[in-house]
Amino acid sequence: MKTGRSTGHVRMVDVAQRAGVGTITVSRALRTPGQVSPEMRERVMSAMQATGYVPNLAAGTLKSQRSRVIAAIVPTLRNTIFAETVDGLSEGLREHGFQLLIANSGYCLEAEVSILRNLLGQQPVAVVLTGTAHDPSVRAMLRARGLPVVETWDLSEDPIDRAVGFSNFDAARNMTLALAARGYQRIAFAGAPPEREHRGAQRLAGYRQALADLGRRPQTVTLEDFGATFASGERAVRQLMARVKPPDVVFFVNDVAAFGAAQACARLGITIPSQLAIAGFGDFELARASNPPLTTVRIPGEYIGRTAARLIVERLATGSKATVSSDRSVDLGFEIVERESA
Amino acid sequence: MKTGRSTGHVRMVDVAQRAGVGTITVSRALRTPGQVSPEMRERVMSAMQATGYVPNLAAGTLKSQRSRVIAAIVPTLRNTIFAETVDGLSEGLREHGFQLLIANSGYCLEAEVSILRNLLGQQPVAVVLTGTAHDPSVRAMLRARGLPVVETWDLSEDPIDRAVGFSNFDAARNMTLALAARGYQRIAFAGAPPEREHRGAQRLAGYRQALADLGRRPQTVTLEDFGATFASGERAVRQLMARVKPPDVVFFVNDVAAFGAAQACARLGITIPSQLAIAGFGDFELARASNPPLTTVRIPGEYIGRTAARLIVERLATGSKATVSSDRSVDLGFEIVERESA
DNA sequence: GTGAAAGCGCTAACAC
DNA sequence: GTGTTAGCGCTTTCAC
Repeated sequence: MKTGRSTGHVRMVDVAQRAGVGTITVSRALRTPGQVSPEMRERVMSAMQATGYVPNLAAGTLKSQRSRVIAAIVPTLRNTIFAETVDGLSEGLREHGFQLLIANSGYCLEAEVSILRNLLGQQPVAVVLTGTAHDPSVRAMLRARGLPVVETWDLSEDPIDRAVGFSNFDAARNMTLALAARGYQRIAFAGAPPEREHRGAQRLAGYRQALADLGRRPQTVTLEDFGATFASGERAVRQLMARVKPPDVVFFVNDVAAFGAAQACARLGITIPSQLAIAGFGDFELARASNPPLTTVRIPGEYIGRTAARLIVERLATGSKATVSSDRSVDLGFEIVERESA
Repeated sequence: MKTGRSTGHVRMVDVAQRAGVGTITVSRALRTPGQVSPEMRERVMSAMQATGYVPNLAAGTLKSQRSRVIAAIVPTLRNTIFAETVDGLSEGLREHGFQLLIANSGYCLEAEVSILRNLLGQQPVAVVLTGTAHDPSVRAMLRARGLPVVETWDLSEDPIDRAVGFSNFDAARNMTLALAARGYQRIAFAGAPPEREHRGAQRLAGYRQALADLGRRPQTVTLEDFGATFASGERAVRQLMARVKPPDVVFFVNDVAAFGAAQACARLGITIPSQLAIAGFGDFELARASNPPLTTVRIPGEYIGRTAARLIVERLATGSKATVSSDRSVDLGFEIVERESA
């Protein structure tokens, strides 16, 4: 079926010749079918079918200076934390014919810079980032381009363009206060060191603030390589329970670790919540499946992705610039979910 | 810093002028630095720095007919099943300067066709698919292009190009025989209907074969909307235990459902493995975290991704065509992991 | 509603 | 080791 001479591929000219029309008609039949008469469209379509034509988007992007690609950077694809958000984003964009270009930064802000530069080379029409903490050059590059940008999973006083998320600080503070209200005396927090992970750091700060409000002393475990893994939760539990005055509840920076901690407790013969209560963060499916089900903070992960998609699609459709400050950071909120684990 | 006239972006010419060289020198400084003298390279680099130049990959791709993009289609990003594979792939490719373009098909073979067409438009230099069951047009499109293609998570007698995975049939058959060897009499299988999911169907077939070898009657639950979710596992357990002759062990088509089943058993007061034993498939972190830990089939998820990356990088480096048939399908094997749940 | 010509920004091919 | 020229395949612009 190949008729192309130069590169061996079917080109738009080949389809046009076969249909007996100009290339522009083929182009329009694909992109703006309304501008082409039904019979023409029919001829073009069958010519495309017969030749197995696949448009070269690189050429279209080059000429029009507008791709259908949206670039997204997430810290990791390894666990489910950002999966819902990516999924919501992917769905919301696909519905409008956009293709997601995903890269993972491994929670490394320096890596994010070079990854972004690489992604920008693909001429995306918008960029989605995770979090609001970025290297200064990220902001500079994106602002210079004037692309729609959505930062997710956090709020910001001064987003690069738009932000969609919730207050990690408030969420952690509220959970801590809720635990205190439930009567827990020694409330511990487990996570990574604050410099390692920005959102985790904000949660830690929220926890500290709550304890300060209550006039209590914080009690934290920060493991250098703490991550969203079951093993992290188990190690944290072991450390805490070995202390002279172990806590009566541990607030984990994420559900995965909290779940790992709960399973470890079951194995160690520690009863939840009577001997040690556990709270998590995220309200992943794991939280409900845990025995006992985990008290946690519900985050609208998929909704964040869907909203990011909506903001982008709107911006691209209207071509509108950033709106007033109050609208630039969209707070989707959170919810304290009290279950049996705490 | 913008000096571009036509589109408002910094172009290679702008960098070249600033550095006082020709555009080709800038191009070479970026792509083949060895061909440019150190002093020239230095001047070019600082000009790029000063202007904030980001190469337009669409132009390069168009001219050279070779991008640095590799397209991958996975069924879902929602759970961790394919996360390790994607991660291994992503790592293995990034090391060689390739960018992964990921799309999800939602386990739908028809959707895969249009998604692939879309992805091919981005001019990827290779394609990674999940599974070996595809719409005929997928094979046709990819063969016509002559791109390196790797099908993952399964083996194939006749892959489109290369396949990297393991025998889902053998894995399920071996696990079933292992359960029989452990003394279980009524071995049930839980999954989706065979027409819904190809790899699951092969596992079901392997299970059936094993029971046929043993001269026993199979006992299956196939839920229409069975998926890699905790809820699917719970529903399967409820259905099975309501039967007149409930099984003494259930082999789940994946660890996520098996785990959900185990948690449901704990809630329902069903003791594992004495009242009901449970086996899974995948050996995800969940399997180890479960109480009791799950007997399962270990799949080298990340290694599949790494191997796929290696095959692609090699193919692209050497430009070699498909090798002899025996090498086209790489069997990474599996391992029956016997833990306390069965 | 349809077509012809021009050119997006880069790199391959060929000079020097 | 560096520059010049041409053109990748599409879409924009302007005619009709």
